[in-house]
Amino acid sequence: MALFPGIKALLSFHQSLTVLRISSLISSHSVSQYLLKRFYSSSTESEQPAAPENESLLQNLSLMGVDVTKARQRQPGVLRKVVTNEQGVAQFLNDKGASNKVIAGIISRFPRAITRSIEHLETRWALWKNIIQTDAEIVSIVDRSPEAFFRTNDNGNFKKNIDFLTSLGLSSKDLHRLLATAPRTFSNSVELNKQNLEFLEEICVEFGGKNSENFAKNIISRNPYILIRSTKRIRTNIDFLRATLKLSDEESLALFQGRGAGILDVSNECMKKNATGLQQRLVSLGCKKADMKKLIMSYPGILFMGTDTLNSKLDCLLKAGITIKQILKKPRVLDLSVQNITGRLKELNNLGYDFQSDGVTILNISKKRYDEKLKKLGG
DNA sequence: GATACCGGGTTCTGCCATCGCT
DNA sequence: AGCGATGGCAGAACCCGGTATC
Repeated sequence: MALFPGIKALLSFHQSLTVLRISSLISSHSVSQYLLKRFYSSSTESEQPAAPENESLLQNLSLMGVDVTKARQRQPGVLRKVVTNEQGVAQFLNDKGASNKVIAGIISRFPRAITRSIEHLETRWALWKNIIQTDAEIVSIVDRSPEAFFRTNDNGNFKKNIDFLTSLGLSSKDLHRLLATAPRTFSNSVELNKQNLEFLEEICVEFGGKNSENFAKNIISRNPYILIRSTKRIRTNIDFLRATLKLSDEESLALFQGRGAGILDVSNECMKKNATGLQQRLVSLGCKKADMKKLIMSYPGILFMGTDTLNSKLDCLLKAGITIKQILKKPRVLDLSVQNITGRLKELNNLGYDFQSDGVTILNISKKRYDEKLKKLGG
């Protein structure tokens, strides 16, 4: 145990049990059940108290830098377990390049990680490696989301998910993006993923679409979060958008599998709040309902934006003499952060840039292109 | 060569409720 | 009763550059 050399003595009890478990082919579960029963043999079945926390485990975790309070809050049962594998898990992650701090953070946030066996971890890591090539990237994902990696013990299900998603015609690049950004997708039961996919295909059929497989694939590929959202949430958003924008079937199909795919998983209240805020502001600026529809169809991401952020951006632009008509025509000027809009408006104003004659697209070109452009303008 | 259009990259967990099992 | 497994929820932008088009 090179990882935490100062705590060897504390580990002897755990290690001996680990050895017992491995060498005698007794499952950790049966070992702990046996020990618990022996420990409480004096108390009657009916008034058996909750098992006390495992003191040596607590000390062990503390020495590893684990936030025990947090761990207790998350999964109290783990701290009561007699047999755990914190050293094995730590060593495993350390071998993969995780720092002690990262490991402590992982266990603090998802204590059940220490109940996983090395065999399980090796298999799971190999499965992840099918999709993500470097250990370093996997470590960074596990660090970001310990739960996604450790929540289930079912490697078979993970494998089924890979097969399932591949069978949809998703590319290895798509799979990488799914696992890197929405790793929970692979912890979903494959049945749930199948149901979610069927739901997307049914939406397509409902709106008269012909190629429902492609429709679903497009959505997943454009919105990696889609499979970890409830169908209820997506359904509510679809109904809301159709009703609010009075979308035809054809428009619905185009929007949902196109630019609008990214906003289908926005939380329902958020979508409503943002849409309402947008509508109110547009009305106050003298816009018509058709303007709002056109705006959302060409730039659905605007519904991702909180009302305060949206209004701040509009305020900046309008104050600089840009008209709402110009913004509706080039909505992606709203892509910029408020800070970036403010900065560019100031610089351009100093140079006497005229947005009426010269247009507004200069605002949302990339920083590199903008700097080049500014140089040419004499800035 | 400059601009317009557009898609893509990044990102999103941490908590709670429920269920079935033991 | 307590546990592990699983499903569901809230919250909410910004930036870059390839390529078509003028």
